[in-house]
Amino acid sequence: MTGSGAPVVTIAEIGRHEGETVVLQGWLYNLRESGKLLFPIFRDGTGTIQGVAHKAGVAPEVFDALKSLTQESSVVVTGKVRTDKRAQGGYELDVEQVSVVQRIDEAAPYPITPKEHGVEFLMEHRHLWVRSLRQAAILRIRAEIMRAAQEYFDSNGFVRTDPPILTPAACEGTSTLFPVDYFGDEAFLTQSGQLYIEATALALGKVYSFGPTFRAEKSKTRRHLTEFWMIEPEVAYCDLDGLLELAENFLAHIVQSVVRRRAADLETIGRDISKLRVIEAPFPRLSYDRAVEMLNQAYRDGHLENAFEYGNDFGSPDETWLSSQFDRPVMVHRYPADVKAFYMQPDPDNPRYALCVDVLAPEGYGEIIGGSQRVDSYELLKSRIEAHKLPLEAFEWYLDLRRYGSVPHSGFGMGIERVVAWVCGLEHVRETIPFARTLNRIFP
RNA sequence: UCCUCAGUAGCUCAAUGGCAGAGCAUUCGGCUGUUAACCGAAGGGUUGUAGGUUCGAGUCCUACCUGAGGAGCCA
Repeated sequence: MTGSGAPVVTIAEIGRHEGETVVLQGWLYNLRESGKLLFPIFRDGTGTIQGVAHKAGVAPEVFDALKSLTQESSVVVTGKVRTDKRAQGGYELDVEQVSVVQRIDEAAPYPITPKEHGVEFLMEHRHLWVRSLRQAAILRIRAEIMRAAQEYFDSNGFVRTDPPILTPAACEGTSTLFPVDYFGDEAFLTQSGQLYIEATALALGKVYSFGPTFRAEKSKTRRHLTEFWMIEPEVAYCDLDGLLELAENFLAHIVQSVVRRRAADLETIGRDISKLRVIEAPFPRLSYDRAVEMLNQAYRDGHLENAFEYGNDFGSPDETWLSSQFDRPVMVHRYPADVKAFYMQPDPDNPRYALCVDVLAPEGYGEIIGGSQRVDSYELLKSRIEAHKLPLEAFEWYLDLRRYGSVPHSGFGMGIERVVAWVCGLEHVRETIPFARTLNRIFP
């Protein structure tokens, strides 16, 4: 793309080329001018750098080309790297040559200006919004979270086994699935791979799945997407205690990887890194009963509007308040079995409780992980399926896992977008995924 | 599904029931260190849609559409 012989470099690594003439391939982020002095800011996907061009210091055609550049026009720039205290990244580029790849016509300027915009406008232009520094930083952090999550499992003896996305029936219920036509039969988009990876866990020992999941719930909140990514480990011969240890070590590894490898992006989005540095195992553990006591006390103290009724699952305000009481994720375990899924193992000490855990992120971010030890008894699982009025035929293969070499096993699911929202300190999960699918949006 | 709020220039927002406005963006002019640069000028409107009340509606009423926040449900 150059022909000049100067090396093509990225802005992220431009500090290694101080004093050299280099080539950048990117876009014009903004242009300021002051008389015969131009300050074009370039971005290339790895960062931004301010260019400088004096009218007297560059060829007239270079000056004119720069001066007429419009926002987001694509350009290949040749210039000399120089440290400058006045520049934001610490470096500036003295522009020598510029090759305009595509100049955006001012009659139809780039829609997203450096000024503020509303949510609807930005989501309608999400395909362009991702170019903004903040959104790009979030997407890099998301990628690091996904990478670190896989790294943790891959380096701890887990085998990735991906469950199907098209499924023949509901995993847990019937109300929240997207139906699709499967050659004349009704099929559904998966809402969890759990049942399938229970099968692969009994084949391979420690497994995980990672992929998109779908919920047709008409949820309109900052925590919900209809399509989101979930990573789910499942471990044979693992009980609830083992699962809790796995969850806290896993989460701590992810957060510390982001702190270590994406510090610049965290700074770009203004995240308080000190809140992330403390995320180390062990995490506080809280029984459902103890959590209820805390909620009741919070209600008496006026921190919650509604009294909590023992035996219910926690509502959003309850989770928000509980999680805000801790500086690291809190693991709430042993909920009443009645409010939890049919496949959860009852607590041998008190069968009214399920051996399950919800991990609530701090700072009010709510549930990011839900998991449990699974029922391993054939008879109990069968009676549970019947009690929940689920079609037994559809679960015969699942019951086979308890007919043939059943063992205690446990697993959890972690919603990637909620973790990204928490790690980045975002108001809404729609910014945590390149193209969010929400109740009212399936565009672009 | 329910509750609350919003919809005015490309964008972000003003406008007591009485002439439709500003900033940014765009165009033109000025400025040799700007930091969402600044200064001056110009162009830019079916006030979400359909009815209604009124001498007069962006403003009040009804319905609908679209979006946002929350509840429920969940990761």
